[in-house]
Amino acid sequence: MRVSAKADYAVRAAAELAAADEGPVKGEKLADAQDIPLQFLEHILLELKHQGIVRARRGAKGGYWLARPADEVTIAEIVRAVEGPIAHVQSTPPEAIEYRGNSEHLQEVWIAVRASIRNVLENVTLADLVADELPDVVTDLAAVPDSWVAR
Amino acid sequence: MRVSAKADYAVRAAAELAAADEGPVKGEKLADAQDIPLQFLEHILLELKHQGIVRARRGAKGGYWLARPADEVTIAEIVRAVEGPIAHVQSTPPEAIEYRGNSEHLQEVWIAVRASIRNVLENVTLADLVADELPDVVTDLAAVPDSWVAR
DNA sequence: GCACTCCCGACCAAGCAGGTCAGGAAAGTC
DNA sequence: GACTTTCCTGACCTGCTTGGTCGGGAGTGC
Repeated sequence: MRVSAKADYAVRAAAELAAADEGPVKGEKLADAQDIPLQFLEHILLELKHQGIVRARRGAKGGYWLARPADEVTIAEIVRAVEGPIAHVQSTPPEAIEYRGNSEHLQEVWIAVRASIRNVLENVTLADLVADELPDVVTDLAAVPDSWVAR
Repeated sequence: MRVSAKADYAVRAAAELAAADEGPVKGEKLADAQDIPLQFLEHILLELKHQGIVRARRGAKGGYWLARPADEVTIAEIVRAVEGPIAHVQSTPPEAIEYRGNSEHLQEVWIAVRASIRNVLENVTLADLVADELPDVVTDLAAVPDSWVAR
């Protein structure tokens, strides 16, 4: 139940792309802006490219840009692109597991966990993120002081 | 963003303990009931014991039992006992990360993710689980058909 | 004393995390 | 055509995690 550095980096780099006005942005600029190791970031951007989230051009004046408008790219997509499916249990999707005996209803719990994560990540777009116009589901949760305490 | 086999096993074993009427339950019985490799399960139960969630006695008539009533043990506790803190980012708690530039508000998103997971896992007790009396937050989410589709 | 059951450290194979390195291949500039 | 720039890609690396297994030790009950 953790978020990898890769996923965090991927979203941060994508946010920079979403905020870029015109034309391709160099990998180095993204790395500098978000303090990410350049060569590691290049691998991440390559994955995002393979998943059709960003596009790239080489050479002078080359760089990366979003394949779609920033308000059509959700955080969930980016996380999936680099981390794979969200909230799998034992590397299989929760709806595919058979629980028996007294743990029969554990399946519904894992399903609910996945759904609640999706409720957040699928409703935040890169445009929301850079404009600081996060959806209510996020601001409501973040407004509760208890959400900020470690446990 | 995945649930480990260990966490899944731990909750399933704990559910069996919650359902056991009286006296200690042998590790072997738990392993059989939930189809968990016995020796692996023993390590998991040991961790649960160290975290004060279960108790154990050795020898004939020995076994494991819950340290507290089943309605006072949440799934969140069990997951934390074997997996550590929920929804850390880059191995640090989201409230401790400093985001700059265009990813400034990513922190609130990760905080919201953590809060929404907690909303589920901290509100389901072992008693709820074995009695099939899951709280509304779970049943509401599990009632949406879309929650069950892979993505 | 003996069977039973938990306790616990050592080990293991595979994979992932979080990178680094070295070179190749397109694109633009002169 | 040469040269620079920038992305593309595979190989490699260290250390840790996952999901276990093995073997023996130590309480407990009869």
